[in-house]
Amino acid sequence: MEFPNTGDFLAGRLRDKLGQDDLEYIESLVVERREAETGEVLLSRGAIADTSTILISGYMFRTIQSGNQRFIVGLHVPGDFVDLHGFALKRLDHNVVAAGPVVYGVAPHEKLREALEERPRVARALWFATLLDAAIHRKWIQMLEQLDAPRRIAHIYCELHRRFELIGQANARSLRTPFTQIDLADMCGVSAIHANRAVGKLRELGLGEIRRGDLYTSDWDALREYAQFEPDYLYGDGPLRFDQDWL
Amino acid sequence: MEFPNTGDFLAGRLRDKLGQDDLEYIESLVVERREAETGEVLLSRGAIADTSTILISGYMFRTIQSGNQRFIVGLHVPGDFVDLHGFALKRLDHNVVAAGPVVYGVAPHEKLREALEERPRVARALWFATLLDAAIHRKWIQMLEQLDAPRRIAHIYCELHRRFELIGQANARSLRTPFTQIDLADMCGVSAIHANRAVGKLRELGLGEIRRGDLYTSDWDALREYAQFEPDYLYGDGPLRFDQDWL
DNA sequence: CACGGAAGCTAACATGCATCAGTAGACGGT
DNA sequence: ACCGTCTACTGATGCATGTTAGCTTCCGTG
Repeated sequence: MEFPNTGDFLAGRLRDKLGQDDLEYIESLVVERREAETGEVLLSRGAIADTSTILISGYMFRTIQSGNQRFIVGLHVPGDFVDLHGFALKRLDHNVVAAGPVVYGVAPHEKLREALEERPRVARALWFATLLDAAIHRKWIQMLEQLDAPRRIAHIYCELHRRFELIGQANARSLRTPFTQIDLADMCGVSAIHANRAVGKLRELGLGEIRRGDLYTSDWDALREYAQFEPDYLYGDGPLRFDQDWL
Repeated sequence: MEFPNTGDFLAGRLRDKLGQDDLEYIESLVVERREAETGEVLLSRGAIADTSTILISGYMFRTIQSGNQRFIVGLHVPGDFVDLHGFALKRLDHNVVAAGPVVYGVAPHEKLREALEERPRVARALWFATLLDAAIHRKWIQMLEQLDAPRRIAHIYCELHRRFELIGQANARSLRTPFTQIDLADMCGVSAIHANRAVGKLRELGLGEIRRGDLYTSDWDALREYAQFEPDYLYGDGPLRFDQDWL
């Protein structure tokens, strides 16, 4: 993957909604490309940043630390801005951590400020990205309220699969992740042992096989039905009101 | 309470951060005041709105319906904009429902559009409001992952108490709500029967007495400690970067 | 090749929570 | 005054999940 200005890694979820010039403009905000390893804390709770981060490849966790326990409250896939809120809020309320090896881009707030001023369509796209995060958060809340552990795990993989579809990176029979069962447990709010039981149950039901984070399945539809996965909350069908020319 | 342009009900969480002129400007966006009764659905999932709603008095739930089960994924108190996201997203991904009798204001999207164009400080304030919602969502995710039912209920009341403090409406020894135990159950992701037992446990521990939704306590600190409540995620100490003049 | 650490896995027991069944009180409508 | 409905509450039972303890498999590294 070349860098910068390749046009094929940035603004993942927004690609369909923005013109080529806007996409290139967003890419130009990224002044530096960096890499990080598993577990590396990219943004700390309480820190005050003067840059924002866009994920280029790999996964990131949003985590909240409480005592010596870690809670995963969100996931990010390539193309996501992971800390736009750090731009408008003085400090972050949570950490952002590399889940496996990652490549990411760094955009100075100074340039973002300029973008918001001069590119209303870009400004709207960035606002939309934060609203999409909120919609995903709400779905996680419902998922935690409604589903048992095996269904939570299935739902998380279904969501990721759909998000990869939306950026054209989905695979028909598998989904590769670097997640350990401990990671899955921390996303689902269950113990690691119970996460193991849940993974076993999915295997036993013939819905999917999870090995070292990688999910292999022959039937995504069955998995989606089991997890009661309804993808509308990801707004894959053109949620932006650009067509109405607001603002 | 007079209306409109009283200056004392709108933009609850933002009052300290905006100048008098901006506050009055925000109030002027509200062209109509309405009332609704318990359970009334103000905004439906899938609907396309051309107005946004600001809560003036009472409580509102954000709910997601799944089958014939209702899940509460968020709460709103007076001063909150409850559907700014409906402005940027084509359709809503959830319902907004009156929890008890409410009074609310209606702001046409057309006027909001104008506000975003001409008042960058107001635009930032509105963006901030949606980011604050997201931070609260994240805390709920953690709460559901970490706490048992009695602590979840305690946490919810602590959060509401703090949010009322931030708009100058907190009471030292009680918190009045119209919530039924069924409502509490739907917020916590437990059965109504278990919510009842959780309420009983708080009483038994001497931390608080919940009667018809109203919480009476003599010791908020003890309740906060029990719920592991840390209010920093509500950004009560001036999270906006207005002082840095960004944008 | 040996070793150690991390991840995956299993069993046994304890607790949280769901479910089913039922009672009691508050309230509105007739 | 009566009735039905909604909310609060209780007990009994079973499933979901936590906890503790150990074991195995994989993999990087000396």
